[in-house]
Amino acid sequence: MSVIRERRERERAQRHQLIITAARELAEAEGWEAVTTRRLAERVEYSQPVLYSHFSGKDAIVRAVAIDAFGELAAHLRRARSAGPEPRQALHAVCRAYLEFATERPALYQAMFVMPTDVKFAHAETPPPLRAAFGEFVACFRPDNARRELFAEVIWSALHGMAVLADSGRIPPDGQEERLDFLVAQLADTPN
Amino acid sequence: MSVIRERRERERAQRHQLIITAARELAEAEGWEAVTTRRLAERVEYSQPVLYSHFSGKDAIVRAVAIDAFGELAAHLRRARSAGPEPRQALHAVCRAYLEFATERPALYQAMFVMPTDVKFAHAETPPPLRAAFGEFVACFRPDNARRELFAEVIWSALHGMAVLADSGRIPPDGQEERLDFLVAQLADTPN
DNA sequence: GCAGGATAGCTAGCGTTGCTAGAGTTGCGT
DNA sequence: ACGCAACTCTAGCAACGCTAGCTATCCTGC
Repeated sequence: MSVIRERRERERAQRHQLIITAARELAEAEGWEAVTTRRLAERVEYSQPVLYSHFSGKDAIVRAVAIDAFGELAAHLRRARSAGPEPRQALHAVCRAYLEFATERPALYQAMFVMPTDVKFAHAETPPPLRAAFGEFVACFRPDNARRELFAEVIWSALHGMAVLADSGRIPPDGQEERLDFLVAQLADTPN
Repeated sequence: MSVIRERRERERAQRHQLIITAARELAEAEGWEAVTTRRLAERVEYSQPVLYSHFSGKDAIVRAVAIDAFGELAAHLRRARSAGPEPRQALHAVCRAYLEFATERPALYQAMFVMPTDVKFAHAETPPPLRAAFGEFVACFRPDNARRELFAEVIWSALHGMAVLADSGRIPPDGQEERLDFLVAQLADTPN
């Protein structure tokens, strides 16, 4: 009785992940507006209602994709930060890596940072990958800096603004590098 | 023949504006997801298809609301800037006014800056109100500053990031004032 | 003054969306 | 072998943006 149950739960977990990766691939290939429950169901070769036995709705699927992506972003930032040990260079590298992620994976970025979400961000039940990603910004400042979290928030906000305005064509995407240099130059030497 | 035609066109123009203000009011009261073509038609007391005789589609209505709002934002920023004549204070005031606008009129802000748009921003056919709003940021720097446009872009990006991340609950809305102070302190004294 | 034509607005409906109720089938456990 | 429980599918609902096509109205030219 227990062996069979285990196999079933294992298969179910696999299908759960299958749905997430299918949604992700579809979004990355054609954008989130192409991710409909019907197309997604067709892609995983099940009928629509099985999606709802795994997720409460489409929003929950997007959320699952986003949380996966937070882990990747954190890893990407970490790699960039550990490349240059000096704090100034580290900050620059992390910021560049962040913008890279945003432009190279626009669909994932949307799911993480612009689509409506009820994921708690600066909170007790914040998902660990999210914490880790934010922590990479914080880690660019010296631990004795009492306001490093504030700095991280502002830098992150600025990068997010640049990323999303460039993506929607509201600022010219070419100038991104120049803006990045200016931003880091101004924010790197902190008054504390 | 001509008088009647003029009256008709006048009435038509009034209805055109009526649709825009109705869409705006509905969005500000209940959010853009509540602005459906049916509800909007009901509100202006016409049937759905008349909307499409004024606008090519729902997107065009949102765009019209946004362009109206750009004028108001520009005026709001201008008022703030002319309050304190010194460049440092002016920048601070303009930035604070921008965030004010974003938090007090979230629906308008969404239409202007986050909903997909094909309005040209830094372009020849950029709508004048939009130019004016951006110009308020530029005007906070001395005219002989060759990179003032770059500065304005970065500041605007940072403010936009703060506004939108706070609105979606991704950073705590309380710390907005503190972040603003830090941002302006770091960006105000430019290296040129 | 009156027919003819353009125009304006409505009803009705199409295709698509997210989501769900209920039937039907499969397969395990006793 | 049988009954129950879990699972999956078909079919359909309400709401969405948008449009075709009929009807009525009103201006225009004779």
